[in-house]
Amino acid sequence: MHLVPADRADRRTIDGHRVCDAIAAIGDPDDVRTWSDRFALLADPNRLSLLLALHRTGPLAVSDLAIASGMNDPAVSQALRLLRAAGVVAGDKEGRVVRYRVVDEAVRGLLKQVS
Amino acid sequence: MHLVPADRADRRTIDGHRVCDAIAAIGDPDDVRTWSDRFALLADPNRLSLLLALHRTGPLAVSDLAIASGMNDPAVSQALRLLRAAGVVAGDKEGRVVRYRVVDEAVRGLLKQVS
DNA sequence: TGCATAGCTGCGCACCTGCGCAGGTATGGA
DNA sequence: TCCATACCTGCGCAGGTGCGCAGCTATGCA
Repeated sequence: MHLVPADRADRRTIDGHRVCDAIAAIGDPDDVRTWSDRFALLADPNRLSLLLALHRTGPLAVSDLAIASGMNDPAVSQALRLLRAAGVVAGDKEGRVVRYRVVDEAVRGLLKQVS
Repeated sequence: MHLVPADRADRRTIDGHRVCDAIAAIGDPDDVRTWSDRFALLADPNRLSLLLALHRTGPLAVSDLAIASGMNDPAVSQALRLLRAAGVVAGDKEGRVVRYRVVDEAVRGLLKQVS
């Protein structure tokens, strides 16, 4: 197994065989990026609050999210826009009210781990 | 249940009863912060690569992590310093070599979810 | 029709973060 | 003792991020 790319094959290793294992463990950089992006969405206290509220109490309107989280509505709106663009939440419009819910299964799995 | 703080009790709600549920769902702000900080540590592709390598192949030296991840060693060192300060990893010094490993149980749980 | 409200958007500022570079410290072999 | 090496640290820059403010659109009620 020679997984070490040519541009760094000349560097000295400590445990040579384990380096290849580590490269295999890291896996596809695109997958790593996908997951780090996911984690980044949960890395803001306000966004995490919104997601926890949606995940644990079901669909909620923007105004109610603002009151519950203590944010003002532009901030909530912008956070939801980001989450919606990432495919994490979706909004159902009913008249003037838009109720959001969590639709991403991977993110739901992460939210379940938050005690 | 009147969980709405006084400073935002006058705002109009859409689904009044669900707001209290949402506040309860969000829970303690300090806990939310703790979790968002955890997620932030996994939100960088390089740090996540290091953690995946450590989690899936066991203890690794700094140099080997640098080769496996494609980072140069100051970057690895700084990332590990951050992770160590957060109590996520710990280093075992053996002569000139320091082998790091993941010691935070919550983070290990998150890493297991990364397919 | 007029108005209040739910939600969205653009802009700008303050703040943070990752990383490369240069250099420092400590360990072990010649 | 001298040197190579494994790792660490300070500094500075480029880039990104969150959010408040002001203002816009759209819906529903009187």
